[in-house]
Amino acid sequence: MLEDKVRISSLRLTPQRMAIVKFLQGNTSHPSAEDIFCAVKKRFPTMSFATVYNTLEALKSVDGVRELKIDSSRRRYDPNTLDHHHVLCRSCGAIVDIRTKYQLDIPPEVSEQFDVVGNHVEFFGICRPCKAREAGSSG
Amino acid sequence: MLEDKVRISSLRLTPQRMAIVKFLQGNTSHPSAEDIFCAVKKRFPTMSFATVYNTLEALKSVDGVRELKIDSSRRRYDPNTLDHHHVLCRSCGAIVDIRTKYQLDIPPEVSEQFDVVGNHVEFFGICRPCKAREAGSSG
DNA sequence: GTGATTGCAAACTGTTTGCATTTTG
DNA sequence: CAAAATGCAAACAGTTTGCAATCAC
Repeated sequence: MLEDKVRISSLRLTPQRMAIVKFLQGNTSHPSAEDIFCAVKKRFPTMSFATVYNTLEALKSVDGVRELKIDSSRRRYDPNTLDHHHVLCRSCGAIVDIRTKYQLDIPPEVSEQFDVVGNHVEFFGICRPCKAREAGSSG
Repeated sequence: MLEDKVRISSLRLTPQRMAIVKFLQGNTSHPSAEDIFCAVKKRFPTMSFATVYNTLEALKSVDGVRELKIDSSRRRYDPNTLDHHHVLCRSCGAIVDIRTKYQLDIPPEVSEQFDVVGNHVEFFGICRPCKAREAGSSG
C-alpha cells in the first residue's frame, strides 16, 4: 500500500505529501499532475505544481507510483505498481486496469539484441457509454 | 508503401511534404518531429515545425504514419502502420520493432465494458550494447 | 539546527495557431 | 483561380528549475 511504502521509506512526511499520497492511494483514475494538483489544492490552497511534480518524483523513487505514457499530451500516474495492463477508450479517453498476466515471447532475432524484463499491453477500443452515445446520435 | 498512399490520397504533393515522406519511408528509427525537421531542413532550409506537424497530421489522416506514445517527453512517429509492437531499451531509449501478432484475451468484466479493437505491446529491457557497457564500467 | 521540502515565478520544451504569402491541381 | 500548404512568429500547455522561506526529523 502506497502510504506504507512512504512511511517505510526515508521520505519526509509533510502534510502536502501525505495529502497527495492519500489522493493517489487506491485511485484507479490514472490522474494527471493537474488532476492531482486540483484535488489536493482544495485542502492546501498554496499547493503548487512544483510540489506535485516533486512528490511524484519522490514516490517514483520508492516505486510508489508509475508514470503512464498512455496519453500523448500529458503524463498520467498510477499508484498500482504491480505489473498490469490498460484498456483505453479512444472516444472519451477512459483508462481501465487489466490485471491479467500475459506470458509473451519475442522473436529470437530480438531476444538476441535485448534482455527483456517486462511488458505492458495497451488495449484500445470503445467503452460502453461511448458506444451507446455514438450509436444513438448518428446511426 | 507510404509514398503510394500519399499519391493515391487527395493530399497535395508539395516538395516539402514529399521530402518528409521520403525521409519516413522505410525508416525504423521512430523519429520525433524534431528528428524529421532536422533531416528535412538540410534540403529545405526554410522548413518549419509548422510544416512538419501539419504534414504529420495529413499523413495520419490517410493512415500513412502512426503516433507512438513510447517516449513520455515527445511524440515519435512510425511509418509502419501495420499492427506491430515495440521493445524499448530503458538505458539508451532505442526502439525496435516486433512484428509478432499476439492474440490476447481480456477478462470478461472488461470485455463487458469495452469493445476492444486492437492492442499494442511495449516490451522493455536493456539492449546488447548498453548491457555490455554497463557490465564493463562498474560490475 | 540542518538538510529536505515548499511554493512562487520564471524558464524551458514540445506542440499549436494566426495569418500573409505562395503553390498545387 | 480556389482551396490548400508553407513558414514565420507568437501563443500555449505541460514540465522543470532557482531560490528564499519554512518545516520535519
